[in-house]
Amino acid sequence: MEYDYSRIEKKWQDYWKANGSYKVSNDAAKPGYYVLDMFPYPSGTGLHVGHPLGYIASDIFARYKRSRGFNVLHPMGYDAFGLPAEQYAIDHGIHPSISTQQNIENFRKQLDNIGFSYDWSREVRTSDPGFYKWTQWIFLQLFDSWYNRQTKTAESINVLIALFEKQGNIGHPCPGNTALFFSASEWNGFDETKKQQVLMDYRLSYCGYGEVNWCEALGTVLANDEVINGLSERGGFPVVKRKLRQWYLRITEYADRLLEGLQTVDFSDAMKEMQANWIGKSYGAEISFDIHSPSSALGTNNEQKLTVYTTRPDTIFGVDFMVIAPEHELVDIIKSKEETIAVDEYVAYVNSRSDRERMAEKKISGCFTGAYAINPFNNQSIPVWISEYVLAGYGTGAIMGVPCGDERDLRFAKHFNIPVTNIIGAAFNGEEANPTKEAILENSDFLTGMVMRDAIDVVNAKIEEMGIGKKKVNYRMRDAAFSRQRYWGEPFPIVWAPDVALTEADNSSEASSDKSAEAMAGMANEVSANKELIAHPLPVSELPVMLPDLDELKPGPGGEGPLSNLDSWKNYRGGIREVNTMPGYAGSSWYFLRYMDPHNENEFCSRKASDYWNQVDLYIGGTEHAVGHLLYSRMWTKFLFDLGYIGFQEPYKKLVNQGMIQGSSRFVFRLNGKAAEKFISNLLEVTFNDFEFRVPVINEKLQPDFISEKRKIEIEVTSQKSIQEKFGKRKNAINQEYKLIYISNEEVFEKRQEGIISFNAWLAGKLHSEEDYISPLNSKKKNYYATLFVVEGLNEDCYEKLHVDVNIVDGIELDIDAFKRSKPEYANAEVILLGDGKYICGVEVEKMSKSKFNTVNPDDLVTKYGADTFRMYEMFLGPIQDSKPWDTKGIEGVHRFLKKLWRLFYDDLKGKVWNEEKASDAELKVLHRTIKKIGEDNERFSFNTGVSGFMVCVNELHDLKCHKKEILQHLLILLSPYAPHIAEELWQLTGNKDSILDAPYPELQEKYLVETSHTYPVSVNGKMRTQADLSLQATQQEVEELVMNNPIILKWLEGKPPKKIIYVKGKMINVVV
RNA sequence: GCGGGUGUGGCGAAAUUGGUAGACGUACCAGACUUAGGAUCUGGCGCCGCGAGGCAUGGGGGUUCGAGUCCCUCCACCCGCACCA
Repeated sequence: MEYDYSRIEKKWQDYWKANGSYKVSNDAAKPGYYVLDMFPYPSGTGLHVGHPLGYIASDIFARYKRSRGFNVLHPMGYDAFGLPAEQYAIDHGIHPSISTQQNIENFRKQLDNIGFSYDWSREVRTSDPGFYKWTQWIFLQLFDSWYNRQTKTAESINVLIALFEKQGNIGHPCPGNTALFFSASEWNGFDETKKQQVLMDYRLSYCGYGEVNWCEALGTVLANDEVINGLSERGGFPVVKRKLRQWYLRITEYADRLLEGLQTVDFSDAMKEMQANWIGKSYGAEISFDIHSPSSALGTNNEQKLTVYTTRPDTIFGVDFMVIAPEHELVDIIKSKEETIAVDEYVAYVNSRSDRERMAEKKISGCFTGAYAINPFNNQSIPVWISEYVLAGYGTGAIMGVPCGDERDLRFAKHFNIPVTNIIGAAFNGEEANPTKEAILENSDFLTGMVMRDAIDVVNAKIEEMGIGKKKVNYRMRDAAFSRQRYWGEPFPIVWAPDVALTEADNSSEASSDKSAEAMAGMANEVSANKELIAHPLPVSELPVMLPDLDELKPGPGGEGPLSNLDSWKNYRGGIREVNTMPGYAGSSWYFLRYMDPHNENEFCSRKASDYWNQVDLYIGGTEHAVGHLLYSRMWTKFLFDLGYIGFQEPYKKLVNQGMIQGSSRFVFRLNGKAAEKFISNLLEVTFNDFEFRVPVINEKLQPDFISEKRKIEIEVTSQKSIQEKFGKRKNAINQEYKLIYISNEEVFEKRQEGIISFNAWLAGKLHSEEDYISPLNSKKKNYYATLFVVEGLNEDCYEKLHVDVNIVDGIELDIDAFKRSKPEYANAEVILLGDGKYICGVEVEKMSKSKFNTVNPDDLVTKYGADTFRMYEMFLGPIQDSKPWDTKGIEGVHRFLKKLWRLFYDDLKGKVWNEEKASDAELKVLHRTIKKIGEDNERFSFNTGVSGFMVCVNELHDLKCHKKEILQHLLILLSPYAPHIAEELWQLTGNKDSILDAPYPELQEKYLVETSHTYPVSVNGKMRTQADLSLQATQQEVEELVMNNPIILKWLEGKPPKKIIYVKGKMINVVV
């Protein structure tokens, strides 16, 4: 009986499905354990081998935990809303709901192939109204809440209103408008519109005007984490700053708690660091300066102050200039008459530059405003400049320039010839700024002689005393843009209307209003411009606000989203619906809670369910969500905790980041037109004896004559093991690096240089100059010596490098027939082959993506080797956290292992070989060693060594010729999380009626592992010289006697007496001479 | 520039607390069984050396009886942030 994986895997997948083997109950007596994968966005390209890496790891862990007696929640779903889905839909002319459905079906089929233990009855999709009803509900809770900084918790907005009515906003400064203060009577005198405007500036989800990241190509606003180097994360389109009406999440109110919470979770240091950086907490001071600019709009008025934020108030006497952001509101007020033209020109210049340009060329620019700030401590006049290196959005948008302590300030001062004041004496050399806090202050009046670090508090006390400033904590993080001008997302449950209540809800589909369509259209345009309209939240009873069908996904007028084209939907209850939709991260911010109680129609998740399951015990996913999804979901969790809906503050107890599986791309090279001749005439060719290489090229127009002109290059093998031997028999040798001795054409054998060449890179035509061939020899690990004659004249103009589908390349050798079939234009390509008749492709590691033709579909591997092999191989590749290029090379080894396991039970010739004999001590030892090893490896997510542990076990049982059920059964239980199908099959074949899933986990019995003796390494001066079998009971004295009688040790002692004999029980013996 | 990480055979990698470096797997070599082998089994395999032995965990230095592991320093690569005052 053979190991017929395809039959077995089908059989058990059907069995599990039919028996609901993975259905999880919320009412188990067993303790709960929650293992979660970051749910995928169901892309049109399906799964590639990189996706399941984390899924397999979590599946193994979930199965393992189940096996150890936990009630394990292990769900899966789809992050189906969002920009990419919509973009895909537009590109393919399919409605996103349909393409999403198709993509999900495809994903599901691929996932099912791999045999995961998901409880699919709990599947969630963020685009499902039953799900997004609650996304909208949580949004409404955010809208209806503010953050009380005194109690450090979110509270109902009604609490705030009550406070305002009694005491105004004293004690609760407005986060959206720091300059806003009002008394109780002022509040009570506000009209409803004004009140709502004020409240909006407190709400945790709010609508406001602000600079946003506008992406023209995508036609939408993006959150900061969706913009990378000035380009959109999706598609890489340019992003510009624009002032727009947007919804925001007031995540900044949670900055401190998000930072503190990091200490309570088990994330990697890198991950915590990234989040802490993103939050960017800094301690400093705000200091206000008087401004002197008589010819400006300010005149002689000295009411207007310039407030800067600095982390280094101690450097106040080193301030040589002020810089304010070009967007700063003071610019127009303080610019002097003389400088007005220059300032306006500079501001216009800055506005003309995109973020991308600003980042790409960080050149120093700026402009003097003509105004002066007055240093309050010595009354010196400090020129005020504007420059784009000061960001409007951080701190106060204004800084004090201290060139001796800050590199950027120094560059600025030098560029504009501003004299530099030195306040740290020898610590500043005039050339480089020194940001130290340890120097002793000079030239600093009452601070002179103090260590800078200590002076900080002194200055802070002084400015507070003088009433010109105060200590201030600042955050880099900004509020998160929460609206998108797109269709495929959750509609906002918000209707804009003037200061009147909405009309009654009309449940008939044609919600008519008493206003004319024309009037409504006018109002719609005003939503973005008219601040008089009030955002009315829809009542919970009207949720979900369904996303209406829309045939054409074109943007609406005035930068609005597609929904604004749909008047019948937009006009609602005497107002205008919010036509933006929520961003992709809305649903993913809370989805993990829905899995706990997925069918609850009355709550997003019952408190009972969330109390039972509690936090996600193990969350596995990629690092790319470090500052996006993870921060948002942490914030939502804290918010829901504040409101008492859940009982924990952090969503994820432990986070494991799986590494990225990179693609290993393959290339062919096509010669271009005239350049071909030059290229061919300079062809590289390697000859050693009768073995020959040539740069492989492909060109449908290539004439055979060109080839005859190729030049010869010799490789002279100088090592004892000849390269020829290696090359002749090992095709993979080409892929390796060799140490070469380079000899230039002219001075053969005279000018020798040593270097390293990557044969593959060379063959790929990546190298064109002498320098490229020869890199400095910095390692001794290369062992092959050869002589290389290099031709000149190779360059990129000669050829085109084309990706070729890795699936038609065997290792690095191209399947030429398949290649010609792959594209019509290749059908008649002439392929120039190597001496051995092979076409060797170029190789490069890149991101795995369809466009690079380097994706490998797990389905193909499952078909060829089975899901169990595939699962184990993905784990065997290396530590789960490491990124690595995909390589199918080693999969055979894992497959062989499973076949070898099978043969412990069934032999191809003899049939059944397993038996019921009693196990020997040696066999039990092998088993229990494995129980120990696998348990430890599972607990520390070391699945690669786990797989190796199974291999060792099977090898040892094979060597012992052990076919005993008593041993093998336990092994199967250990193995079942890794290779569930074969484990079930063999479990059943050895006479078990029930599924292996609930078989009792084998208990480790230490007694089988107890050793009575140990083979000790015996070293002399730390160098291992021999071994000695010793009882573990041996005393120091016994050891010394034995060692001093050991002939090998005596030889190494050369008659000298040992100074000391170190004996570590169970480890080693070392003789020190 | 700042922060985090990595560096070990031809390759993927082990070494969990400072204690026999290279487990396991590939690739390769030799052999067995075979009509055959992309099946299976046996043996070999860090490098240099005929050997004794020497040298080896990116380079250099240190602590220690003993260092891949700890400390200092330099180098290379990867990831994240990037004018955040």
